[in-house]
Amino acid sequence: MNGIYWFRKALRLHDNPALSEAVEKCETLFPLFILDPSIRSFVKVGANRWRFLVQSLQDLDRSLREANLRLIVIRGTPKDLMPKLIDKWKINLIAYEMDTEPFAIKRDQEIDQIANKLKVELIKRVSHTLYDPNDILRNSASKSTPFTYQGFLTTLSKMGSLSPPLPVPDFSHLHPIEKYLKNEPCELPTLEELGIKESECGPCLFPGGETEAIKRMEQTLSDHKWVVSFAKPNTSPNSLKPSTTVLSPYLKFGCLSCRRLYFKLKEIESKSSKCTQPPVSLVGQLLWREFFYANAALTPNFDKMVGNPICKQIEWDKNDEHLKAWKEGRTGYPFIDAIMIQLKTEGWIHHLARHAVACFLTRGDLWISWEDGLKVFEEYLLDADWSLNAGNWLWLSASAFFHQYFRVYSPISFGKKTDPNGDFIRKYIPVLRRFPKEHIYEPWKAPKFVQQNCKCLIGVDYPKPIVDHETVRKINLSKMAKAYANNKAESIVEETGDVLMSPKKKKKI
DNA sequence: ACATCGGTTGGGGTT
DNA sequence: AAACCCCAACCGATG
Repeated sequence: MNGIYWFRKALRLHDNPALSEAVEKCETLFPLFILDPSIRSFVKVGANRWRFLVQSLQDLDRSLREANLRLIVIRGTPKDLMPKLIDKWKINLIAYEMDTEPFAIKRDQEIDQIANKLKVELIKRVSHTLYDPNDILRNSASKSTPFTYQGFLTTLSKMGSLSPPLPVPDFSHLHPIEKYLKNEPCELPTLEELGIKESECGPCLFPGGETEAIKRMEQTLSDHKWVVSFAKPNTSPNSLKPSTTVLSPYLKFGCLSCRRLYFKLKEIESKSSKCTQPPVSLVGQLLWREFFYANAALTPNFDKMVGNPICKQIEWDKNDEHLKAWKEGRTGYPFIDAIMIQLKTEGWIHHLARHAVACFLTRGDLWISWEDGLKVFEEYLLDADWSLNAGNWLWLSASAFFHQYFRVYSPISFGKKTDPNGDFIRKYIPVLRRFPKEHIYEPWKAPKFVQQNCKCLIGVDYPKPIVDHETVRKINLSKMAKAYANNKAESIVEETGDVLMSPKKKKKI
């Protein structure tokens, strides 16, 4: 049998069920990656993430070559290419990992149709997440995906245990494929080909690839005490070295199997008499990922406000200047700006740092739509994962999942708890580095002579705050209360089909 | 006696 | 000081 394993995510050989099954069934296997130019119309990918992808493909190719295979990278759209490749390589099997993102579902449906028409067997397996979202739906008591983490855990507890991760398959029986690849341009992409200049990329702190992923996992989890006492809320959003694992980019591209990580964590936990628990533990972090994936897969228009049934409808402002200032780290709030500069240059920021800047952009300060923030994260984050990105923006903007909108992060005091000296700010905004710690979070309040001594005049060398936090916070809280009231009224009209309400419901409003 | 329902209540929610 | 919503647990009414 001649098969294609189609790499999209799951850029790995370990614990890749669809790949393993294809290897077992085939005599000849073509490891394929399709570089689809139309991807740019779905998602904006910044230089750092392109680099991560290129590195991941290089690593995959290296590993495949050790097994006398190679990665075949072909340019074009899947639906145009597949029929030609099926014919050229005499393919009778296509295997790939299931993907729940809307654009991927559409893409894969087209391939499935082609395969069915040409009598090509399909192998499709869930391995980007621990659970199949549809299984979660089936096991949920409420007939919908659980909207709370605790409810989600309850559903999982009814679902039986996971099977352990698979090893790298044995490729030794496969025939060589080089002879099929004559006159076929199928080399790995370079940054130049993708239109990226090396100078656009920041320092490469997190190189892509399966090898690097496993190495990072082993290193990060080698301190078992740290693993079993991990509590997310106690980690620091503004430490100079990441206070969490930074495995997220590897999970996003599937360089690391979430199941392999899960079992590794469980193994470490089993050796300890007491360990932290979900939601704050490391296993808990993986389950947050599952939580958002399930909700994203089962909610229409999950990455939008309009047409999204779980999303509060809120009249956000359009303000391109403020949005640009936020994106470029020029809000005048050093804590916010430092985080945004770290995001742009390095491609990773701590989860709580994401909270702070997301709250600032939306309900906290700027009152700009979370959809605009989502796009910026999508561009800059190495770990930008459609479901998780949208889920977290819904959460932070208090549009879904989270509703205590009166809890607003202070762009001044939040960072002080874990970095009273402001070293994080000094690192990412060098122009502020001379300010004493008393002024570094609010440099505009420093007397003129202090600013002069620090060689940084606020309003000249570093911007004044674009909004006054205390003022806009109060205004936004009342806007939020109004928006919530409107949404409640809307939902009652929907339920009853009438504007007349029962007295009891009326009283509640 | 039992199951099912509609509605209320209170505890809790990754800072 | 409380604000928000979700949901499990509880309650009484009903068949």
